[in-house]
Amino acid sequence: MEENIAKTYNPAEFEDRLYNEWVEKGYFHAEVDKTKKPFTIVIPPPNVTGQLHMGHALDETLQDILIRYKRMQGYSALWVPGTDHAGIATQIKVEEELRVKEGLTRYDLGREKFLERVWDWKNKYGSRIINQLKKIGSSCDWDRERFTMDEGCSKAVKEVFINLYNKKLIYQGSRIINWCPHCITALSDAEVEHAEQAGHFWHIKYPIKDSDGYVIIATTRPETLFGDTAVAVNPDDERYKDLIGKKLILPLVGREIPVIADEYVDKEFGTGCVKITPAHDPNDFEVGMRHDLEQIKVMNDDATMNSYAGKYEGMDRYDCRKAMIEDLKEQGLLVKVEDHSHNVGQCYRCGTTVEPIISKQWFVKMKPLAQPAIDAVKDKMTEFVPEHFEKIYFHWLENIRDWCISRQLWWGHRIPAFYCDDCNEMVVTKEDAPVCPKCGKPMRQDPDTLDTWFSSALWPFSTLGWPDKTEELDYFYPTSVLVTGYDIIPFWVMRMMFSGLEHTGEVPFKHVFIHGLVRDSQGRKMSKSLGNGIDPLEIVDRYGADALRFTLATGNAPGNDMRFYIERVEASRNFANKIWNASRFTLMNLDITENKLPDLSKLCLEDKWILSKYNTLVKEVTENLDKFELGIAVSKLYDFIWESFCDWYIELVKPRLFDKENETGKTAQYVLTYVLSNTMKLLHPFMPFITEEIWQHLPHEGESIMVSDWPVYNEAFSFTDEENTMAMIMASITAIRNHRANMNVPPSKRAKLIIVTDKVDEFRQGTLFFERLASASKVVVQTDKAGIDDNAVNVVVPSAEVFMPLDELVDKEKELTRLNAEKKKLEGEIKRVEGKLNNPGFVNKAPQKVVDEEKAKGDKYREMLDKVLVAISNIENI
RNA sequence: GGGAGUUUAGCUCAGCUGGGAGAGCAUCUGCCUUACAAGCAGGAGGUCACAGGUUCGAGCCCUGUAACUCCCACCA
Repeated sequence: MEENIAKTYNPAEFEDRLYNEWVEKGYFHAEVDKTKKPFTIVIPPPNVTGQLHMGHALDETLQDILIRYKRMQGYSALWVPGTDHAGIATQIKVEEELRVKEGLTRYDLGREKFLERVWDWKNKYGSRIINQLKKIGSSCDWDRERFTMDEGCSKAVKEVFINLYNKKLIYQGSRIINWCPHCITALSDAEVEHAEQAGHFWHIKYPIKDSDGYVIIATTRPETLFGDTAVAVNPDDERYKDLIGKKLILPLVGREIPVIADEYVDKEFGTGCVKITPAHDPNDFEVGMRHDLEQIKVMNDDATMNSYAGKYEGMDRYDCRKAMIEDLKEQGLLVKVEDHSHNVGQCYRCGTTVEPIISKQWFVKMKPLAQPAIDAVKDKMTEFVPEHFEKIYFHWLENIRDWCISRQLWWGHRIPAFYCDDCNEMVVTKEDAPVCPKCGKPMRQDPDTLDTWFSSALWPFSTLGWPDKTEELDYFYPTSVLVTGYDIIPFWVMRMMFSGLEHTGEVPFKHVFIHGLVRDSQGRKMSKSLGNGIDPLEIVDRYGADALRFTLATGNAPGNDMRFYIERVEASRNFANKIWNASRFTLMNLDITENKLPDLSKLCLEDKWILSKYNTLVKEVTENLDKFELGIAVSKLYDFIWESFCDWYIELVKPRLFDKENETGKTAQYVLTYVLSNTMKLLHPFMPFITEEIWQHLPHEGESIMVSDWPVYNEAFSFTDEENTMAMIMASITAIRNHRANMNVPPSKRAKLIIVTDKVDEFRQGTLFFERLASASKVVVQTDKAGIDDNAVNVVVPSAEVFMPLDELVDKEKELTRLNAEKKKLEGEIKRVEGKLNNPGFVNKAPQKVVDEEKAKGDKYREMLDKVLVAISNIENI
């Protein structure tokens, strides 16, 4: 065994090395193993061309913690990694590069050539994010890495599309969809972000035919006027009753449009007259259907005006707006312009204002699919952690509209629908080149691709082999837990749920573990445009992956956002350094070669104490992890390691370790080794690298901590008496230190201690501790005050009174002040306790245990108060 | 217009089924004590947003109020 490990913690020296060893040994690989229980996580696939950001780092860290924990517990723990082709995002990037470097558009290249470029891009950058995942220690099964557009996933996509089409759950229709004029594609409702924008309300006169009269229309999008095919009023609106059925002349166009009556119009809002543009507004579309109105689309795909806009043809929608408003003003048809802020939909990828527009697209009929997904969560087949995120989930599903799944993009899964240009026949088929069933001619495939989320929705089962009935699918599915941010529930979680239920008949995962967003130190979202992002890889370089992971796992409750700043990472790194040095100390003092505890009867007081504490830790950390309380688990580990193990246990056993003559030194070595190596196991899911490095240096069996057994609670380590004794001794040491610090007594000035107590045996076991940790020159434990100098300073602690003859050093006034403060504090406590005990309600209704505890406290405080009072009178009498 | 979350020490946040308010950072005092100054020892600092209620007992449960954040929503 090596003893000479580096003096300071330097993660760069071992993190990559250990990771490579783990990969080479195949520890990350999970197999179907019927002798074990499965535990499965599928990674939320990052965008193939993306770069690891802090949000990923948090997400992967949480998953890795769970998977490593379960692996150590003996599960066949599979973490399926992979990437998402990210249709829009990737296509935009490649188009951008093409434009900047070559001045070309995708149309210049043509579909085939362009797709080659995207694949090149994918091959070039696809491995980047995977390598970044490795840097933070992710123990994914790389043998099973997947891509949403690989052969298997593509097969699943096709299968699902055809299944749903045959069940009439996928249909093609002309509906109002969200159109992004920059990305030139349709978007689903979830892909539109709404933002408040300052806009205007333009009031425009629409003249009444064969009359001098007119009605006033208020609109926020005047350029859609060219597509108006009616003006609607509420049927109960007295003001306009006579107009219903009359014709209006559409300004600038001169076309006649009818006045119709429809309940949809709110009499109170605006002027009570609404222009109806069925091709450009979802409500107007509905109104148009009811009244059989013509649908006139006035824009091209890039949001320039088309020929219906007359002389404005070819202008951008906003230029047209400006120009036509000027013209209306000139013609005296513009009544007024009001400021009006309203919610405008924006493309979630490029931020361009989306245009609601009528378009022929493919849709998934959602109502029949949504219901089982709602029921499954209501029936607790799948549980959200924390639970309240169910509400978001339910809200989405209960108000869901049909899902527009076709995209006018080239990068993605091609829709398996084919058309015959001769006889207009359409077939949906698995075949790559079908012929027309009617006329036998070759068919033309639908040019559109599917929404990226259509393939992501299948991820939990497509990655395990579905639609084939693979062993993996049978064994690892349904997956155990999905870990993701709350922002992605509507995009992904919901869609995986209904897809899983529809296609596999089972929920895709049993738990959905939701985390929050990582924000900057001021609470702002980290974003490229703000430039406030912190690169996780830079953190890894400077502080190590363990420090990063620890920071992300600590002090954060499930579902809550967290702020990330460098001081927190430094604190984590300091913790790693602390572990490092405690281990270094242990190794320096080790001459044993086995990691096994001696007979329990050989253990000293402090050995039993630390084992008992450790035992409780095992129980609690395990319970916390089972409940997804990762932050609580890791903070308990922190406290145990830093306080119990380093600040107390190591200090307590130093005399034994340094005294080579003493047999108990050996025992201390065994206990140190045992507790440290097992604590490293408990910490391993959180900080895999440092724990492995240390475990390897300590006497151990087996090849790696990551395939070692998770510690279990051991009834034999439950030493309650020793814990109590140690608590008394430790409280006394703390009180003495406190007292000495108060009196400005330097540590070098040692003093005799006389401990007066009923628990003589207990306190005598602490003699060495008092000498070493409380600057005692000599320790006497006795039951009475015989031989104690009146001038001795005393410290009252529970179950004992400690006397220190320090008179020449002590300021009597200060001592009196301190004692009086102590007296006041104790009196307060006694008052509080007695208040409770004198309350019949409390005594009668509170559990007996609580009442007894209060009584015991009262006795303890009264006893201490008596001693303090005596001490005060002693000083006053001098 | 609905819905959710947050409000605890100077800062950032924990606080599990209601039973004497915690951590890290910052700060103050004293220490280079042979694992660690990325450290050790000790200290100060809180009306748990506010107002009611339930309870023997509330940071925690209920009602309401306020502020901040987020999500959803077709008022043209």
